[in-house]
Amino acid sequence: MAATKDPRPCSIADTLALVGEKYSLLVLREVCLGNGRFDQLVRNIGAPRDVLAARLRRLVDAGVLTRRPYSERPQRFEYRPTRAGLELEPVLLTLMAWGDRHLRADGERPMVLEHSCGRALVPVVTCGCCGEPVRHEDLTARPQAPGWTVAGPEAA
Amino acid sequence: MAATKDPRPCSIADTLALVGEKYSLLVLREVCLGNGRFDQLVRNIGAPRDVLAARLRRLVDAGVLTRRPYSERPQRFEYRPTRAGLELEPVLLTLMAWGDRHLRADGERPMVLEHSCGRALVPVVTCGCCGEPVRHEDLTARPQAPGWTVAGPEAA
DNA sequence: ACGAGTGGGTTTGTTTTTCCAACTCTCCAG
DNA sequence: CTGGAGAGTTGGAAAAACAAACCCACTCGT
Repeated sequence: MAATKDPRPCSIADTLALVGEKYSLLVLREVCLGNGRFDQLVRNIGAPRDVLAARLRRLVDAGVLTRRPYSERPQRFEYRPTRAGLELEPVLLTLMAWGDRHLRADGERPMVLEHSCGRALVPVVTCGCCGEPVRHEDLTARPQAPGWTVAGPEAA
Repeated sequence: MAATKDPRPCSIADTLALVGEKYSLLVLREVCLGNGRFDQLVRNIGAPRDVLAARLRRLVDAGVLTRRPYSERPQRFEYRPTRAGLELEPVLLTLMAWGDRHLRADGERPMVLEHSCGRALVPVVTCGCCGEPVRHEDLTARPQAPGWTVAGPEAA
């Protein structure tokens, strides 16, 4: 009886519903860099102030950011990532790596992340279990939701 | 002389400008699963047909997808990821992992990816150089663009 | 004491997008 | 020759995004 017109249940979709709106991940980039003040965010991201205010509210509500005063009198606030927010950093790293690889054949990267090992970070997604780099052809999708196959909703 | 009101130059922003619009990454999810037909995409993603058509055009133009006939007479097309498109899979994996962890305390995941090693995939982002898992505190940002520091545009 | 400046937003009015349903066009099958 | 698929396109209403101006509390220079 499940409405057959619902889209595929999926954590990618659910995550994007929270942080996939325009600017949200850029906000996360800035707060991860330590730039949590409103005017800094406006300048560094280039978002309209009202849209940014809406995003910040949403991200705070979602538990990805916190809003804390860094000065009483005058009251001034700063946004910082929560634990959950920091755990979105892998998403930022993989996005950045893709852009560096595919959008800049010239190799002129706007930012380099230096890892504690001393080299420029090249993020590699590996299997937490066997440690091997994950390749597309090594993955098999197993839908768990009733009524769904890889291809789509089960034929009636 | 660079206009001081431009946002931070950044590969995350550039990548999101290509694939960050609503539904784009879900399209990529479906084509990576092998579901490349228009009506399948509409059903599995839940996107309006016109918006989906616009996204597909953009992704094909960007070189992330290809549109190829899978039948002449009647002409029918299918979208598939290019090499570049497949290389966005790490973004999907990290998004999915975050959603599974933070949006479902109940542990009921809508989909499990089985790795060739035989276990359910838990993606871990590691340093391609030293192989260690990447933690936030192990990273140092080094902006390369002239006029930009981590905090923002250089004070005049 | 006064005016200017800063930080963190909100308001207002206009442009873009999104959304949804309906429609088109080509072919195939009964 | 009627009835579907499949792959979109079209038209109009509703929702977001955008830009600029505005607001408020406070501080600083004079």
